[in-house]
Amino acid sequence: MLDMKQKIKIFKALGNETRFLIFKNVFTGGYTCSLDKKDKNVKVSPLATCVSTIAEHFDFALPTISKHLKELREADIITMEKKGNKIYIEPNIETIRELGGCFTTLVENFETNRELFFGDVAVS
Amino acid sequence: MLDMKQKIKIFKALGNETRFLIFKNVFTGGYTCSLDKKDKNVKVSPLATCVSTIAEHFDFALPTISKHLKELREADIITMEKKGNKIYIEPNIETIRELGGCFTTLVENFETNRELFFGDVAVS
DNA sequence: TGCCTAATTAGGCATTTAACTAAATAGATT
DNA sequence: AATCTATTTAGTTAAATGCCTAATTAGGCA
Repeated sequence: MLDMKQKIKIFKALGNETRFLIFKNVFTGGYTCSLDKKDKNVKVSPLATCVSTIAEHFDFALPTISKHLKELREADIITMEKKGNKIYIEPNIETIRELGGCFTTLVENFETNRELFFGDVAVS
Repeated sequence: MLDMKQKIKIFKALGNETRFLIFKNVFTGGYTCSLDKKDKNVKVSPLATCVSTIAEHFDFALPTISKHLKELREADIITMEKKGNKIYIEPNIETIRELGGCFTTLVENFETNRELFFGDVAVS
């Protein structure tokens, strides 16, 4: 279960446009590392991207992207795995699923409490 | 539907411990305005709280809490309705429900895409 | 060994944020 | 009208954030 500190970290991480877009890129950016595509000898991983590939999509310097990725990783919503001198990045589905579940539970509990209090369904 | 700017606003709003706790308080704090409890002539609303009631639970000055509430309202995750000289505050369930749905959809789409790509279920 | 490549760390700078106190606004009450 | 209550606005300050460039680390490869 995600504790409060962890949730706040996730919200903070996603509450910045650049990081939100990086996260989106990791999630939906095709899951390929352009460095691997350039190198015919390397089998392309369809699941992972890497730091400089992500940076290609943004107008910020590489260290800036690197720092943002670190924050997303510390929030545990992406994973970064080093293979050779590259770092392969994937979304952390489990954390996202949990977070979605938290919101769903929150809404359900609210409605249940409301029902218990009023003895009928929620009114607008 | 929540657009990107709106989602980022929500994450930013909840990505601060004080605002997160205020939000929690609005959601689960008993839904009562202590000012109404003190005044025998006023019927207690079991659903709403107000700015100074929330401020009672924190060690920050009232204007600080007021400013945080404004940010939560601008993120559309709480509502603030003026009645007399008080402002009644409630969680905005609809926005929270939508946000939860976004995460759920994100996870589902990811898994569907993965399945389409690999022709079978997700692997770890 | 020496040079690429990929990524992080360090240090600096401008902007934003989060807090405060004091003052202003708006609605109630006397 | 004068005052009290609830809240916001204004202005200040310290700390955090987000960006940059330059330097460093770490892993291949000639």
